[in-house]
Amino acid sequence: MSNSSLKSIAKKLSLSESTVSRALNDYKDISLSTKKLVNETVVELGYQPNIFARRLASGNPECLGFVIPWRDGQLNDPFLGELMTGMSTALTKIGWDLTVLVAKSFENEVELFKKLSMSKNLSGLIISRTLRNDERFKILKDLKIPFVAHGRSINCSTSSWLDVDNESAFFDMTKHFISLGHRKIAHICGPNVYNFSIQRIEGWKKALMKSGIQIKSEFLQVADLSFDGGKIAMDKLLKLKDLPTAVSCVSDTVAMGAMQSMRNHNLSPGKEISLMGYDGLELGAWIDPPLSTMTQPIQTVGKNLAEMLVNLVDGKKKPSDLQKLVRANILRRATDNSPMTTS
Amino acid sequence: MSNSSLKSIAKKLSLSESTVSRALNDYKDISLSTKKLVNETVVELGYQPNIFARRLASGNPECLGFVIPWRDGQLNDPFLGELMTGMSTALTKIGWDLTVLVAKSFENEVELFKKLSMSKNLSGLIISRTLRNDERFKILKDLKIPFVAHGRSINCSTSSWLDVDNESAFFDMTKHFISLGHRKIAHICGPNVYNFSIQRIEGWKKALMKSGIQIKSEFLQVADLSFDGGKIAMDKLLKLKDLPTAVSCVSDTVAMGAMQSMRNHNLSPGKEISLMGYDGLELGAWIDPPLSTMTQPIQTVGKNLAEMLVNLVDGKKKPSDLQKLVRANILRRATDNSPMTTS
DNA sequence: TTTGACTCCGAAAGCGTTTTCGTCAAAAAT
DNA sequence: ATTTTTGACGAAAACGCTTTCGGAGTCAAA
Repeated sequence: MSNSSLKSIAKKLSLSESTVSRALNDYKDISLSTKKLVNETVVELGYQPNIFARRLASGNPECLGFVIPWRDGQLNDPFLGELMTGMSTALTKIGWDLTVLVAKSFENEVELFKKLSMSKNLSGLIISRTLRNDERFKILKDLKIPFVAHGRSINCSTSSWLDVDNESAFFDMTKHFISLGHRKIAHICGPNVYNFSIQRIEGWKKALMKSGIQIKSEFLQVADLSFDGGKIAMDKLLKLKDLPTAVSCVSDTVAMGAMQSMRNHNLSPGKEISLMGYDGLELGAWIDPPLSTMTQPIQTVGKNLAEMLVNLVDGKKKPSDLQKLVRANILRRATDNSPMTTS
Repeated sequence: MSNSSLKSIAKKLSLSESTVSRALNDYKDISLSTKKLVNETVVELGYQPNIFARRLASGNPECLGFVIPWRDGQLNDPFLGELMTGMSTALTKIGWDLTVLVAKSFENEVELFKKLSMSKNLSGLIISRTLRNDERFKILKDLKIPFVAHGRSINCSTSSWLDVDNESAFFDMTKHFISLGHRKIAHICGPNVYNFSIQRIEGWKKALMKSGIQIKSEFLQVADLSFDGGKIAMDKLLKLKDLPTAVSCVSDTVAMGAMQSMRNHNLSPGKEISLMGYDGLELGAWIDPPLSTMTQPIQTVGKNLAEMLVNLVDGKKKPSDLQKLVRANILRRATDNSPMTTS
């Protein structure tokens, strides 16, 4: 049963434990024939290595940590499950584990990092919710903890990260509005502590410029990344004498707040004013009218994050060689339409 | 730095490693004075035990697994993050870890269990999304894997579980409708493979009976646990000659589908027909009108689940002694009102 | 025949804890 | 004064694996 160890396999095959171990770890000084033998008896006995013994002996924890993005007692990441599913599936494939960590504040998180750097319990870390100027990059580098970030930062050129191409996404979104005939396109952006806020603004701007549309500063409203934030921002937009005909929102949540604001002003989203969110939240399809948005393949992202970190830990790659940009795709539902001719 | 081990502490204090170890583990054959000394040098040197060595030697993985409820390629648990945060905080307090597992199908999950029972990598398991007749209870018991379930099942009397008091919740919800003046109260329930579906129906029924309201079978509609499911169920309800004035929905998602259906029939949720959801999804506040619902303290639930399992693993309690019911609370937003007098 | 290279494997020393058992002095009981 | 008990600690064997090193055997080249 569970009492199958290296020893039992060795005894059964009249080999030494070390040979069996090296056979399993695919050392090149073991003949193919014995490797085959060993592998056969492994399945026969249902052998499962004791990972703690292995990790103790090898010094490799074979275990990745994911820092749950928890801030201000608020946690609103509908993707968390899918992201972690992606990570976990990638890791179980190679026998590694994924353990979760929570940091309730920035200080708490730094403290966590320090502890981790002492107790070498984790091979590496995956962090998310990166800020525009995220100190964690430097801290982790100084502590020599291998990590990959979900999202970029100003000072991430020598680190490993995976991010959505925010600029392209909002470039595409804005272009899409333009192709629908819109000229007056506003953007509700997020707080500029987040790097993606800046990038998304950039995408919006570039699309307008490329089409020769002048950028009006009052068409750019910054909002908290929340329902209320979106509502307030749209309220301001609706106070303008010259209203936009389309609004690109930094997130679905914000877009839903914006829709609320429109309803309060007796405007129908997708009619007088088109709008799009970003994130591809499923619940966007549940409201009336269903919210157009942009999606990214979250699960693949999780898988990639894990694989990148493994490569980093194994020393196969340098951090700066592990940087990846994924693209988001437009998901049309009902709030992106051509402008009303009457306007 | 990180090279502080038991040995370094022992050397510094001229003690043996074993004494230091036992001092740290609070053995009673160590004098208080040396315990104090040891603890002081521990903080001085910033000692962090090597958990792999400890786990290997002690035979206790000190590590709990959480099976991510993944089914049919669908994962829609907005609570996942909060739940896991609760678990993780409870565990880090005692130096244990939380690792996540994903099972993409039932067979996959059973296979996972079997592997786990051989390789003693995990001290125990937390499972969720329990079915009315959930085979996992028996399987895990047979494999002698300690576990606690988030949610009950038919055959869970000898197991450890934590669940919301679904019956009370829907009893309360229905009573609430009644106190608002409603008499014609329908219920959209979930598929009866889920235990909570049955329990929620029960709560609804009992409240009606207690108030002497006759239960009309056409007022009970079963729906898939999805937006579309809710929409379809409400469509059926609206075909009735004698319409209900209130509808209690098995989940917020379903309730939102029901709202969609009402809009399609030119009815305003909370006006002609009141309705309530269940889960306390934040997004329920983002729609128009905001959805009334019921909430539970998810993070506390996560914490409890972890603590229960630890007690189970430590052998301090029997599974049947670890069963806990938590209550859900009404969260009034805008869709629960008194019936219209005209009707 | 010697030398060298190459292939394959075993011996053994770790990895850093825990835990059992034995020891020895001092305190308590006889 | 002798025995028994108690308190406090050290020695040492695990736990199950990895990894380095060396050695035996084979084969071809010198």
